[in-house]
Amino acid sequence: MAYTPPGETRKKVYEFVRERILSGSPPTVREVQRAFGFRAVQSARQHLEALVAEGKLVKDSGKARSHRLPELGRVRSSHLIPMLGRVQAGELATALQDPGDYLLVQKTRFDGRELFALTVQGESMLGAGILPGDTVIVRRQPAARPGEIVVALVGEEATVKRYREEKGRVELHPENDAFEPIVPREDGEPFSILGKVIEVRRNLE
Amino acid sequence: MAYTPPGETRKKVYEFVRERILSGSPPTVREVQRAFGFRAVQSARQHLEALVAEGKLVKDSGKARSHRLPELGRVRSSHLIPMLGRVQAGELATALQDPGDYLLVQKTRFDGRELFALTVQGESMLGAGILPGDTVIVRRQPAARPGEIVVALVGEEATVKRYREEKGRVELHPENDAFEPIVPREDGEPFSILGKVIEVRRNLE
DNA sequence: TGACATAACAGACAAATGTCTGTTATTCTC
DNA sequence: GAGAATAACAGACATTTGTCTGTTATGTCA
Repeated sequence: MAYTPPGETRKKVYEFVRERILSGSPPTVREVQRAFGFRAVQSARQHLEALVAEGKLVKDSGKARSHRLPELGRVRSSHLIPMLGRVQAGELATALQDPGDYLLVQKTRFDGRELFALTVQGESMLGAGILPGDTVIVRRQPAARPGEIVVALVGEEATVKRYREEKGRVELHPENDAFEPIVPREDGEPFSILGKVIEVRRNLE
Repeated sequence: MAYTPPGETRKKVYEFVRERILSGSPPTVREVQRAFGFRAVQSARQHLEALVAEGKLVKDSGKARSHRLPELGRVRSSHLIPMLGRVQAGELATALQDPGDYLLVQKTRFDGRELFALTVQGESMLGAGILPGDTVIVRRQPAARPGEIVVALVGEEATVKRYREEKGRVELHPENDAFEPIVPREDGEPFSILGKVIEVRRNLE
């Protein structure tokens, strides 16, 4: 590769490596070499070492494909979480094993295992700014605190509602006057909290 | 490692590898070996090969750390985009240069350079399910089509509104009865479309 | 011009990693 | 108990990948 102005190629190497890391395949030194047409491995290596020295990358010495983005609090670690379609009773475990799609999230406080995503079906949460088609990201937990928005399994389907406790009784409140609160029955109809909604996303493209 | 019932260890190996892939560090064969206490590399390898044969994993033969989840091919194009706070007139270029934070998005159709994120300030878009504090992801473009939600610079501040054209005239409509449509004045008050809102995100933690 | 810094090159070695051949152990079924 | 299927082991080899030493080219600046 011909001589380039100082810093120019370095920046491109950084962008290349960053993209590769974010896309799940950190490159080897020689892959960087090939990507830029360097005739020597060392050329790629110098750039990578410089980037590590600058703090723009971190590396586990000796390991293959071990370049990572430093977790400076801003660029957090990312997880791919399973994205489910309609969830029916009893299917959750299965659906989590073999999801149709994945969603990329950046959450430091949680393990990828605890999170999943769900597409909202009805209009019952319009008042909370949750529209049909929105994607909710859910942290799995068996209980919730009043006021939190949860995903619950009532009867056969998963539903998104606001969790409340009235007179010591659990209630799931919609945020839309056209819907009625759900009061879990005592007659044994399946009822369980799947988790708490920690993020809402809406695509407008 | 002692003999285990057929399929049992296989499942655990799959879960281990899956976690590692999702967290961005696909394991080497020997890392799997160590993780399970196998005394032979081949033990780990047999499980991995079987998982590939079952279609639960895919692998690039000969490459290091090349196990992937099969469904992941398409999902994984992600970008870090600059996240801006309040945007004032003329500041956009500067703010994009030195953003306070970054947001991770997965958009295949766009280059990371064309996107930025913004925190919504007021309640004028409540009706569209956009609440104060929500983050909007914006694709930079100088124009929009009627019906699209845009970020526009009106006077000194950036604002999120729905773009409309009434009688050949541009109007920016809030979705909240308490607010009035904005009609760009002819008197030279700065007005420009910064871009189109392509995604809305809300954190509920 | 000459010292200096950075970029790029050349060729090799060492470590990590993937792959291979063959063997033994455990469980199930007939 | 014999045979089949799966799990686990042993030890090696081949390839990939990281690392090293030294050299040449290009641009900057006093």
